[in-house]
Amino acid sequence: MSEPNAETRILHAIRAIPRGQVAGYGEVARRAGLPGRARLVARILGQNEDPDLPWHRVLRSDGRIAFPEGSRGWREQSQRLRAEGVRVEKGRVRGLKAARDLDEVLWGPSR
DNA sequence: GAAATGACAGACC
DNA sequence: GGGTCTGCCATTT
Repeated sequence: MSEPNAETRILHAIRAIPRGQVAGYGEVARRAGLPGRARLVARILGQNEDPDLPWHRVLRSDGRIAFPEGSRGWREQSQRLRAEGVRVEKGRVRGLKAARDLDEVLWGPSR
């Protein structure tokens, strides 16, 4: 019981994202202690069934939604982000860079 | 057991 | 800003 499973840690990292904030897959994976497992994060999100999981706050490193533009998930995610005050333009999300800056302040400079 | 697939990331042009 | 290529990891066929 040294440490929880990777899936648990990833889910925890995602749930730790503050409202109105966004994070990239690699970012989440790194925070979960699994650098390079961005793909694992994506798989977890695709298999997750937790309605309380802020999956819509997870974006690609480019700051773009991981879904194809016009897709159901794409629309839902963009709408949810907008509802949280996140600026979304054609699948492009503004604030990821700024969020990164705040990241070190909010989550802790220990990195 | 190898090849293909996927809600990815970083480097390069 | 945008397109291409490679690397990585886990699951599925």
